[in-house]
Amino acid sequence: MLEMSAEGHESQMLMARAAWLYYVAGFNQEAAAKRLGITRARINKLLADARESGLVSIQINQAYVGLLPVEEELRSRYGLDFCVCTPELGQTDAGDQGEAAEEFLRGYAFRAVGMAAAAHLKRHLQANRTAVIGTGWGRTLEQMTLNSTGISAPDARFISLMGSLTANSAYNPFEVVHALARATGGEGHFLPVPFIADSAADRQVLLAQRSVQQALVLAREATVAYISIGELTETSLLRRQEMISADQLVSLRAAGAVGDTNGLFFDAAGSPVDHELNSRTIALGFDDLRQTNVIALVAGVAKQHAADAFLRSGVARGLVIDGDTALRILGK
Amino acid sequence: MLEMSAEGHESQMLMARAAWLYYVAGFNQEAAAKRLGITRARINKLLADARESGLVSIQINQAYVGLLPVEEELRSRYGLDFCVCTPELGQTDAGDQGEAAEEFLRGYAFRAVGMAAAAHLKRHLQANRTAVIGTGWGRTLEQMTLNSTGISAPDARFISLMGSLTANSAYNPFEVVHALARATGGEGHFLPVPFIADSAADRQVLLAQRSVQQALVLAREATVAYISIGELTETSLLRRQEMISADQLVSLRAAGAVGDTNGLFFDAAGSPVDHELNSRTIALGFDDLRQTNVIALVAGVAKQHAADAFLRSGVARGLVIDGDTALRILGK
DNA sequence: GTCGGGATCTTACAAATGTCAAGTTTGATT
DNA sequence: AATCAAACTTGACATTTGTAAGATCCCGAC
Repeated sequence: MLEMSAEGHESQMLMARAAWLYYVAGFNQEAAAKRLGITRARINKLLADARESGLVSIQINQAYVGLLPVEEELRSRYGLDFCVCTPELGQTDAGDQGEAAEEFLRGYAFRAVGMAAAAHLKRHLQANRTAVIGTGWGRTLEQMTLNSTGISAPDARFISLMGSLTANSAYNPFEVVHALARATGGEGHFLPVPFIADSAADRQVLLAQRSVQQALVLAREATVAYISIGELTETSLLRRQEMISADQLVSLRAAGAVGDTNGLFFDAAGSPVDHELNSRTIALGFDDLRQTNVIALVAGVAKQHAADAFLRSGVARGLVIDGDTALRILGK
Repeated sequence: MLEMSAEGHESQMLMARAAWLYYVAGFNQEAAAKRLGITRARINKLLADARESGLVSIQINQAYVGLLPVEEELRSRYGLDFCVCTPELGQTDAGDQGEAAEEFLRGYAFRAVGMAAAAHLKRHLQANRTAVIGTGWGRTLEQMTLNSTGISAPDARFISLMGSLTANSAYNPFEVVHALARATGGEGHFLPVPFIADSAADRQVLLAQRSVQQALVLAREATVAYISIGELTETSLLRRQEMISADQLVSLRAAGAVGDTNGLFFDAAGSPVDHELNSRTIALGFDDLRQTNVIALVAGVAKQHAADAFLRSGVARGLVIDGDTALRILGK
């Protein structure tokens, strides 16, 4: 049930050996296959899996590939300490307007922002051996974990700022913290409760648990917190995961909500909306976040309005965003 | 004259952008070419250059791919603190006995050992922020520098343990130290004198220089030293670089020499031979090295006997070696 | 101005890689 | 022992990548 990562050292080892032969020794896939006594097709898949799972990571050592002027404009507009902006792609090709291009851009954005966030995390950990890292959830955070391999930080602690999903996806807060802790050698801590309680009363009960209180104390001590912004549409991750129903989405929008972060819904001015869901979410609230060094991660043009709204709240001190969304926010 | 690295930010930037589009954004070379307005052939070359120059580095995050039993045997045989052994390739393919296979293995060995050494360096720097790293020269060290990108160590110092070549190759001690310093953000220091002085008397004059003395003081403080072993044949790097003449090679062998490290020639027992060249070499001597945490780097089966001899000297405390050479040393 | 020389482009082709459908093995389940 | 599903192999194919040869272009040296 714990998926891929736990499924066995066997294939881990094979992936590593294949990757070694291919990337280090310079074998081609056919030679590597012969060497390991398996088929080329399998080598091919192993290599793909190895990259996907972050076992082999490719890093570009370059001071700058981002969009300096755009970063500066966003920084000053929202009063941020810093802003990192990945390169923009614009339309990928003349022909394809639709689905495919959208989907492609989306995937690119997660990876790009995740990678940039991982670089930021790396710097933070190097400057601060005993850092306490707060994290959110989502595909951007997942990508961040995949690009955090090779960072060593045995004295760091990672703490989820929110409860867990029920489904065990790779972008579950639990998995995010776990992956980061494993990658860096640090400690992982969780909020051992659901993301959204069944009622406000239940929330109180859950919050009162001693283990939850302990986790929240640690969460408030975070030296940096990486949280991602969610949009509020039928195609958003919250909906796909069925964390909220279609009806709830409608009522949230009616209450003025335009997006969420860690399950807290906010309006166009970045203020939490008055909606019963907000009284059931278990996560560090805006007031706590304001005391924290919050880095907002924004990936994908669908989040344009939600990101703009959240940034207006003044909660974020830093921003990592993909170029395309950044340009749209600035109306360019 | 200063080659590639200095030739311009122009192509650096282009390489980085191409690498970004290809590796991060997931464009294929054709799409990336269109995006940057250049031909696919150029993208292809840019990407190859980017990998070659270490601008993009590929890392495999795996605890172990080496040869545990072989490492243990080498470790105990030579009384080492540790031994790392890269995977062996054996004969690459049934058909090709000759040149091509040899050459291939050779290139593989440099890369593999360089990469493993870089990993060791990384660990050392993480455990020891103010480390002083002594280095030798050669193709293995060059590969080590290429795989050291992305390590941050602003308080570390790198010091060459020997004088410079006259030609400015990428494996010149000067270049090795420079590359490491640049990659990690640390300080680079050199012995600003030739590798081999024209006479023993000249050597004394050069050694007496204040700047040389200062450098040697630092070199003796090294917390770890990475030096590579050279074989003593017509095809060795020393000969190819014309650091020694064919006649000198013959007389060295006559004096019992089987290899060198940093230009110091030793016999089958690992003791420095009595030869005039050894009185002209400017490098940290065996006595100083014995006070230092010396890691020997051995890449390539040609170095089998030289490596065995050097290890007998007891100067080395650690060993990084490619699997094929390791197996031959053990007679397997 | 003009004469190299090097880098880039164009074009074409060879090699390597990614992918798929269909058959086979393997091992767990019943 | 029979059955099933997952993982793997086989063989074939489409796409992508690597590379070479000649044509051009650009730039500095003379």
